[in-house]
Amino acid sequence: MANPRTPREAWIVEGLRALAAGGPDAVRVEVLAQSLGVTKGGFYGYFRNRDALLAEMLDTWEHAVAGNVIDEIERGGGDARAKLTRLHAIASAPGDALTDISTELAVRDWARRDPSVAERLRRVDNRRMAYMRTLYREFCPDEGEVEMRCLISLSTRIGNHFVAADDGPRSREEVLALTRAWLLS
Amino acid sequence: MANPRTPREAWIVEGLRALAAGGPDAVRVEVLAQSLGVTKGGFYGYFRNRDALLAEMLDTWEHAVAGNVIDEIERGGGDARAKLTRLHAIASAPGDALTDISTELAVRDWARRDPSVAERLRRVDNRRMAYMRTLYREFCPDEGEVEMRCLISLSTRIGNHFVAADDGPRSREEVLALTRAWLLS
DNA sequence: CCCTGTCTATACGATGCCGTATACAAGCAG
DNA sequence: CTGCTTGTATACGGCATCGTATAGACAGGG
Repeated sequence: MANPRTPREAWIVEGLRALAAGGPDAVRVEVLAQSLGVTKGGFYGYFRNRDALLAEMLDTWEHAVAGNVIDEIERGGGDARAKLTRLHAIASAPGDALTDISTELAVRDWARRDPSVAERLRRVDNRRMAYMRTLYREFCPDEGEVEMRCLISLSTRIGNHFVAADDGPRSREEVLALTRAWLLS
Repeated sequence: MANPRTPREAWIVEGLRALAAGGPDAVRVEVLAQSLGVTKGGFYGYFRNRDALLAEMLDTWEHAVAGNVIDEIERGGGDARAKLTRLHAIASAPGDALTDISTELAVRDWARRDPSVAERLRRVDNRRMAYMRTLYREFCPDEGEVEMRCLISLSTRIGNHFVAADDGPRSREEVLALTRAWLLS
């Protein structure tokens, strides 16, 4: 059959969607099947078991977020500040099931509990941090401050979604804009 | 029976421990019972069902983190910078099952998916943000920068635990110290 | 037009968990 | 000691899900 009715990738994407929506425990074979409009009949032709799907989901996610972002930003050219601006813009834009921030947050929480997930996340974060380091270094002479800005960049990207406070005197978006501006000063 | 063998509170504490370790889906009545060395026999004398336990866990958590921290810091006296220093110190110290950062992170992730949890977290965060605002205002004239520092304080507290990157040129603790120092400048 | 490989539907036993029912045990009051 | 209250153990039915087995459906090659 040349046209698989429910290709392997469909299970992975649906799995990542479920992961983003409800965490790893929400990734249930029979639930995914229902979401895809089929039964689980074909699932075990693609994957040995549920854990195999989880592993492939992580592979797919890691691969998707590893290369794309940095390449895309470098392709745009400009100086370090321009690239960081684009980085921040991409960071707050919604993506597909693979690159969505919601998926990333689910992976991060998962990583707190599963060492093998943490290992994958570590590779992703190391790559991002290394790239940000090169950018901040271009206009920030102090090594310590470079590290600080990298950590703040990543932390605010994550923390923003985990902080439930109502907006204070200024809107959240306004405060984030101020922060991004400060990071470039 | 004056001495309940497994008091109501034991179920709640064990539930919060399970929450911190594995998220809300890991809070299973029969698993908690096993951890407590009993069967679930007595559980349903205290709680109508599993959801009732989850609700009381959140009540307990909210109550525990709401009042204690601010009172404790105010009791110590000193100027705004001294209080913020203590706040940062408390934030990075390990706590019991109720006030541990791990529990807080689990609640935050849970809040992304459950509006009633988000509502509770919102109250906690609003209180913290309001308190931090008053402290930062004492030495930071610009309102926008006050908001920025509040958000960065909370974000780094949270983000630090969700970022898996290896230490770069400087250790994580060193970078956090630099950040805390900058927040007070 | 049929054959064959691939995907799918369905049925099944096993497991883990929920919530209820009921009987047992242990301390306290009379 | 007897009886009451309260926590516990155990058994049960129900449900969701896992992973397996097996038969049907459908498209492309002969």
